[in-house]
Order: sequence, then C-alpha cells, then structure tokens
Amino acid sequence: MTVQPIRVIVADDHPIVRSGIAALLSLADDIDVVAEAANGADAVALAQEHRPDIVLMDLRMPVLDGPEFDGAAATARIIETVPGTRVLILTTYETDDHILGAIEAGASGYLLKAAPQEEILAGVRSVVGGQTVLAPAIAAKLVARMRSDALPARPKLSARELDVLRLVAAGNSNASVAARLFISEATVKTHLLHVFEKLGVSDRTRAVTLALELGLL
Amino acid sequence: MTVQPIRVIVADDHPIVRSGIAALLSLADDIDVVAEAANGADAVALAQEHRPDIVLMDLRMPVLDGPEFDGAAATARIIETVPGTRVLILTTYETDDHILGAIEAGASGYLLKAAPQEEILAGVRSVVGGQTVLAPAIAAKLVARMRSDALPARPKLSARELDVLRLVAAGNSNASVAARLFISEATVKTHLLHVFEKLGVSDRTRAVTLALELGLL
DNA sequence: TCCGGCATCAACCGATCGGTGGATGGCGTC
DNA sequence: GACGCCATCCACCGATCGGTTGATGCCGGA
Repeated sequence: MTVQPIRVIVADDHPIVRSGIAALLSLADDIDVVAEAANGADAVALAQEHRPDIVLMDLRMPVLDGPEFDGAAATARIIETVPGTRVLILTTYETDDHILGAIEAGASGYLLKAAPQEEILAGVRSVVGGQTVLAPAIAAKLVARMRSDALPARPKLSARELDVLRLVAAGNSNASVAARLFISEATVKTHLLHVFEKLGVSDRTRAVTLALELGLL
Repeated sequence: MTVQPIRVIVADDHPIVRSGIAALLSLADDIDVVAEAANGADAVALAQEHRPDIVLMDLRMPVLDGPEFDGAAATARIIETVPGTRVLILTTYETDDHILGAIEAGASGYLLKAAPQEEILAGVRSVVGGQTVLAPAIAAKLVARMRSDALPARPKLSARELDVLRLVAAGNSNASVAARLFISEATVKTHLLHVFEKLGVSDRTRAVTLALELGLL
C-alpha cells in the first residue's frame, strides 16, 4: 500500500532552472514531477491535461503568440480551470513587482528560487496540505506594502478644517455643516476655501477625493 | 568565549500562558527570558528598562488605568522608544482582528500560540536575524485580505455614468465633463441624477465618496 | 410588435457654491 | 511689541448645481 505522491508540474522558461528544480523534487520520495512547461500557456495546457496537485510557477516568463500568459495570468487561468490544483510561485527577487499580481490571481505560496532546498520541499508539502507559504523576504515585502498602505503621508489641515471636510464628504451642504458644528455658514466657507488653497483644488468634491487619496480623511 | 543569548521579554495577561512560553524559551540554550509582563504598559516599561532583543507580545491584553496600551499600541510604543528591540506577536486565533493593527504598528513577526514549539523557537531566532515571520494561517489571512482589497464588490452604474462620475471625482464641473465626453451639459446632469438615484444620495460629493467606498471608482 | 434600459438633449428656476472683499480675537513664539 | 496661525464672522455677486418638466432614438429580448 503506497502513499500517493504529490504530483507537480514545473513551469520556468529557463531549461537549466527547470531541470534543477525537477531534479531537486525527484530526490523526494513523496514528490513526482509529471511535466515541465517553458511558458505560461504550456503550463496552463499541461495543468489542464495532468491535473497535478501543484504547479511550481515562475512569475516572469515570456509571453508568446496567442493567448498572453505571464506567470500571474497563467496562475489565474489554472486556478479558474483546474479545480484542486494549487500554484506555488517561485520568484527570483523579492523585489519582483508581480508578486501582488500573483496574490490577486490566487496563488497559494510564494518562495524565492534562492531558498534552501529544504525550504522549497517543505513549501511544496505545506501547500498541498492547504497552507499558505511565504518566504520570509516576501513576507517582509508584503508586510511593508500593507504598512505603507496604512500609513500614508500626513499633511497639514487644521482640526477644524478636517471637521468641516469630513461632513462635506458625507454629503452635507455648507448650511448643514454649519448647523452641525454650531458655527456660521460663512465660517464653513472660509474653512473650505483654506482647504482648497492647501490642497490646490477649487471644488469640494476634488478636495474630498484628494484628501482621501492623501489619507487625510 | 560564549555566544550572547537572545534576550526576550514575554508579555501576556494569562500567567499560565506566560509561564508556559517562558519555560519553552528557557529550554533553548540561545534564548534568555529577562522579564515577564502582564499587560501592555508593563511590557513597554520593561522593554525600556531591559532593552531586550525581542518582546513576545500577546495582541489581546486588558487595558489598564493610565496610558492605554493594548498589544498593538504597546508594540508601536516599544518600536518607537526602544531602538533595536523587535516585537513578535503571538495571537490565539488567526481570525484576530488586531493583526493588521499590529502590522501597522511595526511588529516583525506573527505566530499562533498554538504553533508547534519548534516553530515558536524558530520564529524567535528568525526575527532576531532580521527576518519577518508569518505563521501559515496568518499569512493566509493576510493574503486573503489583500485579495479582498483588490477585488471589491461590483455594482450597477452604467459605463457612461461611471465615465461622468470619474471626471466629477477629479474636480470637473458639469460643463467640463460635457466638453471632455463630447456631450451636452444636460446629458451630464441626467447621468448624475441617475447616479444619485442609484446610490441614494443627493449631491455629487457624496456620490463620489460612496462610489469610492463601494469600490465603483 | 412592445418594453426596458441606456444615451442623448432642452428650458426653466430656486438653491447652493466659490470667490472677493473685509473684519475681530486668541494664542504662541521671537 | 510684531508676526503667523487659527477660529470666527459678514455682505455681495456671478457661477454652478440639482430638480423638474419634457423629448427622441437605439438596442436587445420576449
């Protein structure tokens, strides 16, 4: 009674890398490389044919004639069309701009090609077990990204200006803002004019959208 | 010539958990527990006093009198005031809503209390080495969060209504929108009125902010 | 054919907005 | 004291907005 091995397809445009990964995986008794793909389109076709447990996907592969499939697009296509197959992304650099694209496309793991062999094998086993795997460097980038999303620049509107702008953003007229803040409409308009000056805009709507973009609201 | 051990403070409001973690860490020759804290304020004070390599921080601790410090706030305070000290967050549940707060506060790692002991020890060593550590379940939550951010709900404004609304959001008057879309101002106003109806608002500013909230723009 | 959704357009009118003069007073810093 | 920033306020006026009437025409589906 033998345990079913993890069936893997390796997708990378560099033959040496592809063979190297395949050779590494072949050393593991519980992993079986069922096919190799040199580009995204082949990866999708082979995945649909073999229905593997995992596709090891290089993020950066050339886009060939016909349907355009870079790593992220191929990932999305596989996840969409081959139920039960997970995609483990291999990237060369942690600075790879396509990482977020692959996240959005539904990949289950992200490892660096430069990772120790044990880490890649462990990653394969974890992903089959339903886990999400992030190489530490990629986790750091992800965290930094979320941190930068959360902490945008902090400018220079006064507390009162922000009070007024918040109420305007919620759809209040100047008269309504005035009533809510117990001030006159003239004061509201003055605050708004100051806001317009500071943000370099000339209408309330743009003031609000820009303030949102800048994280002021 | 002995290697300098990793100096750790353990912060958790439950004595049993605290002792358990401290005992686990004491088993490791390269880790030295220098203090224990029962709440965020104590964690901050002890970190400032001992300047450890790492604070193991429970995310959910009661907020006591005086400065209010839950796990995330204490994390921010430590990172701000104790250079060289990193914070490794321990959470009970991967569904913990405070995880993102801790990320934003600058924590370097996130592990589940239920993780295997080796994983916690490895996490401590990795974080001291400058790496970011994510427990798989937490990585999955982070990834899911980024994915949901990327794929917001998609409602029911027509293409033309969205065209108009986008230009309005950018600060264009109705006349300017009309010129840019090669239509009359009356048409712009009609589209806007339809947008107001569909979104249940009565002014352009609120239409824009709501559309942004709903992911329409 | 009918119907609904969408895109386009007009005229009119009251409400609201944005801009442009002004103004006072409080506070903190030099 | 002078200065800058902030908060508050006024009157006036042209520009713009939102709402309310209408209208036509195109397209796709039943």
